[in-house]
Amino acid sequence: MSRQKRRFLKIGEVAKEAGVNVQTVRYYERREILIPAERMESGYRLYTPDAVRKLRFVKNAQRLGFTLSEMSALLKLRVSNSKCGAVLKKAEEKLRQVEDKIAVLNALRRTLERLVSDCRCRRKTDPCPVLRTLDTQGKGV
Amino acid sequence: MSRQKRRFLKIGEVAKEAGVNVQTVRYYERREILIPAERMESGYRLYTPDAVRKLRFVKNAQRLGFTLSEMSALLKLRVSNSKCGAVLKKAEEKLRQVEDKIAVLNALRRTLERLVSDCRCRRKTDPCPVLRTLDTQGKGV
DNA sequence: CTTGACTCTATACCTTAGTATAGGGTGTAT
DNA sequence: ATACACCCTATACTAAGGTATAGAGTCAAG
Repeated sequence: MSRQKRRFLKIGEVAKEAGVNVQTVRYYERREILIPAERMESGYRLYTPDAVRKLRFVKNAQRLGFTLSEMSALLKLRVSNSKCGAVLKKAEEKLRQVEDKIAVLNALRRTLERLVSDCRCRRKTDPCPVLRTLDTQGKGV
Repeated sequence: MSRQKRRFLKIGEVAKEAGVNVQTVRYYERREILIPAERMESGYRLYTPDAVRKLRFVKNAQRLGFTLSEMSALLKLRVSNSKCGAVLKKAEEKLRQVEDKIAVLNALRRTLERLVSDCRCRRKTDPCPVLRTLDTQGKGV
């Protein structure tokens, strides 16, 4: 490889760095989530190093239950040369969603903490409270 | 309907209350996530009101990125008459996952907050910082 | 005792988010 | 100049989480 335009990465390099596989990167291109900065004459995709960070971002967001569509919706605002106002609105909406998710997770965390400590303190003969709760409850979540 | 054993709900009632559809409830039964308390002689499923809360729990957990398999794994510990220790371990593991998710979401929230306020304060001629960031960044998330 | 809304099982289909494979072209170190 | 790892497109397949449909039985109000 020695020296092409060394600011660019080929698809395999990007994929490896981000810990995803090559087909996934191409799939994201179809989904309009990650478009290569350039192509070589041969058609090889070329990416800036930012692509790696973006891939990691996508993976993080997915683990939290965001879909690819949600991500591409946000990202596509850019090409539709929309006013900043529309973008701001989207960002605020997303912020509210994030806050909701945090609230639900905090409730879940408290439930789990309570369960764990109940479980530790109970008398040997009682039924496991974790199981009892999971089996019948879920409201606390 | 007047009066059967009125502590039970039929599948349609459970589904409606929980805001899911009837096939989904049956699907969860196949996945061993929600087993009806009884069956009528005709085969009709009968559920206690807890079923509704459990369904809502499942839907909440899904929105946060938990899978049905994770839920049924926890739930199934009960039938394998395992010791409480194993259950406790699972609960603690789940708790750590939840804490991780919260941390990531908090980072995302801070990023979004910063973006929104940058967007509000910028001079009219600057490019929208939300878009710039989304396009190139993601690390902060 | 009929009728209409509901239930049953079984099977087929759908979407999302990938992963795999076939058949062929490319780039570069040696 | 050639080998070999890499890239291309296109298409097919997978798994999870449902949703829809067909064909038949059931419940209960009128």
